[in-house]
Amino acid sequence: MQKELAKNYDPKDIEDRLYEKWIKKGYFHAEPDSGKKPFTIVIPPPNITGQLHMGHALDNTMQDILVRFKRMQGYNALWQPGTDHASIATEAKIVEKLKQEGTSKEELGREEFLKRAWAWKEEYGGRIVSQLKKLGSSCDWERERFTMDEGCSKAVEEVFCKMHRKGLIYKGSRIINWCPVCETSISDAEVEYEEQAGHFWHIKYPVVGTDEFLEFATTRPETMLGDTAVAVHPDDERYAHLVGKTVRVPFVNREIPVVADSYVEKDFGTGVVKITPAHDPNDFEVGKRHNLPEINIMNDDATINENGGKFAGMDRYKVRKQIVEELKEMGLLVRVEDYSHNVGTCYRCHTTVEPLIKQQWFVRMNELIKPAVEAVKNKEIQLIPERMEKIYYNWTDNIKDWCISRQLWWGHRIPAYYCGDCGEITVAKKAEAPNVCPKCGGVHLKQDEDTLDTWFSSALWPFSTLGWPEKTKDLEYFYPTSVLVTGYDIIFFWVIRMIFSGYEHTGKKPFDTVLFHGLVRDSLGRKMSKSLGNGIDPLEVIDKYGADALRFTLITGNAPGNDMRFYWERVEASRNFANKVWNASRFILMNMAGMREQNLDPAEKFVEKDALTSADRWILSKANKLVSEVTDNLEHYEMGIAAQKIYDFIWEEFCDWYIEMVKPRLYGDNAASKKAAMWTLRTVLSISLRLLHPYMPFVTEEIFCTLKEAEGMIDEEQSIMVSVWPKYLEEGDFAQEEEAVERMKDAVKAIRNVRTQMNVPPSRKATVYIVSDSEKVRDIFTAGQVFFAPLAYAGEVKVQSDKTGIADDAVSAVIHQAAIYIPFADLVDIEKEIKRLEKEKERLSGELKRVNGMLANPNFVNKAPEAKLAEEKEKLKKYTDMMAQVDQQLGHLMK
RNA sequence: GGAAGUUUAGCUCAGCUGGGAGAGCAUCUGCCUUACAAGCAGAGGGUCAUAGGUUCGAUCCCUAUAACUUCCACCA
Repeated sequence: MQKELAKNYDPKDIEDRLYEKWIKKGYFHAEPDSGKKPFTIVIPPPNITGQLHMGHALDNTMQDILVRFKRMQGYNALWQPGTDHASIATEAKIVEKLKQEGTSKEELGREEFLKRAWAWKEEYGGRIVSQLKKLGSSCDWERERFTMDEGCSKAVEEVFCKMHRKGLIYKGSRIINWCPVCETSISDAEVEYEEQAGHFWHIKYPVVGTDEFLEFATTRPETMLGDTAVAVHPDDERYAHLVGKTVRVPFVNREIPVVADSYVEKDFGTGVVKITPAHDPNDFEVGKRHNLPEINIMNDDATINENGGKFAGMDRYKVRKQIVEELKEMGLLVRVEDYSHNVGTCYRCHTTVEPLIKQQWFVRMNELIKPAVEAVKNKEIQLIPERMEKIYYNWTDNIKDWCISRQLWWGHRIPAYYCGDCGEITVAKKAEAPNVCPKCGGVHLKQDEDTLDTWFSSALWPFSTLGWPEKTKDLEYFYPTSVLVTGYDIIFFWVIRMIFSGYEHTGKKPFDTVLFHGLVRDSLGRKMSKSLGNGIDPLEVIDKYGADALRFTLITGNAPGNDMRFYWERVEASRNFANKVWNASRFILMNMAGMREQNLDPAEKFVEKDALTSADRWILSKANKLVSEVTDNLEHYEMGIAAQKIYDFIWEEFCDWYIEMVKPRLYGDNAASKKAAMWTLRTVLSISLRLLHPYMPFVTEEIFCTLKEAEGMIDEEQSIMVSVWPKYLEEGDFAQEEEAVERMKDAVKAIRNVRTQMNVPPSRKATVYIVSDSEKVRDIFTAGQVFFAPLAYAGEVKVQSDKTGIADDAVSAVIHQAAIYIPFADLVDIEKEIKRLEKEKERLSGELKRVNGMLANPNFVNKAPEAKLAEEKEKLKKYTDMMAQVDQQLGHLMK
């Protein structure tokens, strides 16, 4: 029995079933195969703590489109999936959970904590994966990886040890960003600046041995507890006599020197800066230059430590308040000013970070970054859109060493061992971890407590997932990868670090192209966020409208790299499109009944070409062009443009025009003509489905398989996923037929327009006269009568070379090289008709004015390309001709 | 302070290398025409932010200005 399709497309019946089938058939799986060209994408690994959000949906839809397209093109396409351990985010979640349970990570101990973390990973790591599957992502799940699995861990160890050996990783005491809530250091990239309303406290310190004071301003008065100098500019005459003297810091009662340093700007504030080397990056530098002591006044939780004297143990903000109070009483507070300034916060918890001096591990960047800059400069790696290059260089030009150690437990533990006897640090892989100190032979060795920045392992992702550091076949075949698809928001965290890591460790670039997309915002243009509660769950969209509709929505109407807004209306429009495709297919299937024995396939081998009508050739030619354009667009990553073209072709050309043109033949009894029409319908549908498949994998697969079945070509292996991408055929271009049908379409539109304006109901058929002195034009209309008549609501179509037999007051319309007359004068409102014709005349004279203007301009005639000139001359002829027709008609009516 | 992006129909946005302004939604009119009312047919609606410049010709290229958005830096 032939399968019937339901009247409306319902994704719910279909999506899970098809996805399961694809998995079962192994269509997503790729193995190295020297007979095929590889195409590789590595997924930006989502966090195991994460839930699928719109950003993921967009990112993964783009990747899936590219992978499916390339797979159909015959590439050996690998989409390498996996997840990220997301050290800081995951650890925070577990800590929070422990707190709810009334315990803490300290109470649990490292080992037990890690057990809990792995359990968490098992529980939630799978969640995001199953959500990606809902979207239709054709990842090779057999290769799923995790940034902390054995292979990735090996890669991390290898890289750390190698870079340490080369001096590219070092341990040092430097000023770093400290998050007092996460209680870990974070890198510069992980600090987000937020505008905050604060104050400028103007304070003065007494100069020792004089009755003078030095006044300065600060936004963080509590840091005065760690002040070890006051600085002025060397050329500042106001303070020259004080340089070398000392001032006294209240509370801690410390005498600190007045130093001269050109870092101070004379014209800003009072020209005096308090120097706190342990709590400010700039002051740190000044401190180094003047050999100032570094006094750390803060504990890890941002309470003041014993160096803060009586403030020890108090929170930083309480201290701030109290210090201000007491300074006021002491008469040392000059004034308070409102001041709005940017404050660095932790990108995870948004707590204000404290700059602190700590022993940390760093990656030395200045040499490492060079090949990464070169690669983009000489286009070895292409960034799309190109403007991202500037953002890229902005970072690389101001690169600072990368702080990679984190005071966390969840992550790659730093492979460094400390000798308890002599303090020697040994860096070694786990398997080669020393039992005795190589320097002093001591046996009291202890591994570094810290773990590595999450991004340290993600930086290796394009090659660690393919087996590096082993020299695997996968690595040899699939690496470098082809495209990286990601949001511009992680260019610094991830993209740059992958590029320099690729060059440093594999000697090759990690990918050829980076395709950036923007953010998906809400309908008011705001970022979707948990705190605003304005996020839209992609799964809810899929549940309501289907994955295909969501995918199509995310990909259309948006230029590369630009942000987009999410509208339910757009999802609905996409769903309607899926339904349109569904119904067109249903129509074709219904008419195929009883034609099973006829060999309609394969598409390219239709032998009875003579049976094809101009309409058939017109749509075939259009489809052929579409294939060429869409392929070209996709190869240039112009997915939105390609999608729009497919949409327009299917809806307008195929459904609204071709299917309507073909109906009379399907219902008629000319078997050959019917077969040609069926063949064309079937062929164009097949091409359309395949072009659309990367965007809408589910609905296209369902139809494709039903179609095959209807044709009696039931095959277990049948799937649109593994069908071939349509190819442009030179012999498939039918320029003449295209022109002919476009001319008839113009005529139909003109007639419909006239009829609507005169309120003629469709049920009233009229005789339509086509008058043209061109034999070619007459032939076109004669040949096309079968479909022309019903589309134009014509009872009869008469094609002739003059106006014989046409009433003078017949209503007319004009197209290129022909006039159309409809003699239903008795229905016509003459006044209206004159108005309509006058409007038409106005339009034509506008066109004529433009063309004449151009042709009368000697500069244009002399300088414009010949083709353009010929084009304009042709238009002049056309419009003049049409104008004459309209004038003639007006003349009749005015009588 | 530095840089980038945006500004096109009532709304949201396309418009790829300069050569007669497009889509979806919304609005108006008429249609349950045997694939689809999640549909069909028609219509209205835009000095393409502003001012200059280059060009035979500019929504597109150049310069300046304005508004909005974002990224980077961070003067205590």
